[in-house]
Amino acid sequence: MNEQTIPESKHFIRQMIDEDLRTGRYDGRVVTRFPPEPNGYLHIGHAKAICLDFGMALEYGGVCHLRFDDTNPSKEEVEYVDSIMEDVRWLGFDWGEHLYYASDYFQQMYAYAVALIKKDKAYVCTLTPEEFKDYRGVPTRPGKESPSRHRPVEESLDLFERMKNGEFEDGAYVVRAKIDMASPNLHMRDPAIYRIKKTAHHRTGDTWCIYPMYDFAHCLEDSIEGITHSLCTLEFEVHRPLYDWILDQLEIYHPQQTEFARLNLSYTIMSKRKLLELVEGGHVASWDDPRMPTISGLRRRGYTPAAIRAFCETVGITKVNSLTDVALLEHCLRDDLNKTSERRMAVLNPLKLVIDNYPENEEEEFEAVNNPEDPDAGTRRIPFCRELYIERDDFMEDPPKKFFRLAPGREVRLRYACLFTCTEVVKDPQTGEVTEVHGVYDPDSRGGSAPDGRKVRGTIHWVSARHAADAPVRLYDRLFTVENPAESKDGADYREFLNPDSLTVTTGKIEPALAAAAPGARFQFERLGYYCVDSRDSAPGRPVFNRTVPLRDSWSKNK
RNA sequence: UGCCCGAUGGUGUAAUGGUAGCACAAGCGCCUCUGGAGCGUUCAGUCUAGGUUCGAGUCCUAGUCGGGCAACCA
Repeated sequence: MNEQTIPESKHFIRQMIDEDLRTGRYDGRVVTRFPPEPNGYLHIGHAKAICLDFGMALEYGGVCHLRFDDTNPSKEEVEYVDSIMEDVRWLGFDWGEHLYYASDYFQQMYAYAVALIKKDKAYVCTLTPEEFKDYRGVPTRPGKESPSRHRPVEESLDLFERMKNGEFEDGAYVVRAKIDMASPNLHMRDPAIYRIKKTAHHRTGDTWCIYPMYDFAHCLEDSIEGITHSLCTLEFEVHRPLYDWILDQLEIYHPQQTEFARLNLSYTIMSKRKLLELVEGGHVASWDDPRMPTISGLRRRGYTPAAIRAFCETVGITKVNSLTDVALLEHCLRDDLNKTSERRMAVLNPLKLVIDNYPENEEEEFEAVNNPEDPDAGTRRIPFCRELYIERDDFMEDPPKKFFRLAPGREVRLRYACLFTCTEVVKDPQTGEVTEVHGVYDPDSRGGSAPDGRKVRGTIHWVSARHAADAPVRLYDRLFTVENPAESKDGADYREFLNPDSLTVTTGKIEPALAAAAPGARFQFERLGYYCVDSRDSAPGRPVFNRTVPLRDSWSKNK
């Protein structure tokens, strides 16, 4: 595997673990967890968390659990469970035998809730959801105590059991922790910890009709599994006092929750809800549409796990809300692809080139290097004949001074083949559009350079018209036209910023070697960019290409 | 208006009381059978005001600005 060497910074989480190891806080153990809720597909933001959770375990000789936080059956599905496991594996991480489900702990959680009630630290509350909200108060005003707050322990115990037995309808009762209705932290104002939900669960079926709330469940999951460092995103910061309170009341093993800033990427949205809307609204084809920031979308687009890992290490871990430039992601991608992708020639906007002094029925092959960055990648042979296709952009009838490509009277190198001089153009009499470029080649320059040592400034790519195959090529661009679609100043909906040109499809002329390319294979099309064979829409011998990312282009930039 | 968190070039980060560094982006140059890659180089930063200290990006106080929190979601 190609692993890039990113200088690892001693971010605050590494420092914390160093310190815990030094003081023997957890007897030298490092146990982390990645705890997704299976209610959607993983995206690049999750990749940051995955790299951190699994990365810290790997780095410190610990283990990282994959745990599905499946405490809300109305939103969760096995389809998501399967995709999450596939994506984590694809990113290169291994949870070994440590695969867990919060739902496996429902019995224990129930027992812990009973224990809390017995300690008079929780009670069954009768308030309706509306009353509940009203009694909670607002940040600047304390809440009011529920009349149920002083319900005798025995009565709460009885009601809780009957809740479990299905005697009540959804919403009739809720179990609440008994903390402090005047707390400045809303989450400490007697939060709900168990609710009635008569919904079948994707794993436990109809066994339960009560389900624990996140705040109650998560700390218990961590505690049960002996997690040492429970890493989560910043929005859970205000939940930490509750996490600590529950474990303290129950007097059980207590991991440390630590928060870091989630990833935001320019020209991208990261909310699962909005990504779902894009799929359901038909703005993209699916969760794995190559324009999606989902792991499955990036995979289909041609991203490599190594590039994503390098990116996650490069952005770092802090507590600062930030918006990372998508150009950094693309840099990490190109950096990896440059070293690992074999080169091929393809012409996406063809213009016919005729070599007038090359015999009509003759053909030959030239040898081309597969990857100049990797000598082990070897070489291949490319057929050549009198008629070729070149890129329309590589010819100008009336070129500006700094244009180094083909023009009337100009000599260029046909990559790996020979030197060629344009002598004439053929135009469509109607439109005036150039339809053919004619010229002569220098037979002594076979292979690419002239024996007299003369230099040419431009080298262009080509394919043999007689040998080339046609292939659909999908050119992807960013999905949104603005840096931060989720936050427009005038409250506009993010959908208003969808890029109408995020996908254009064309038919390319590809060198013969590409016709047999396997689904998922990645190539650099010389002078154009990185492309991969779509894993869904390609058929044997009939590849469909997705543009992963274009090459950097200093010519088009200074135009 | 309450509580919590944060603030270093355009962007993402490092410096843990002792020379503000790296990467991306942008610009320039060299090199090149990819206007790719590589190499070199330039531009550019500690939110404000006080304080502690021989010395503050770092510690303290106040302010400013930004983010988060009022699902029986996670």
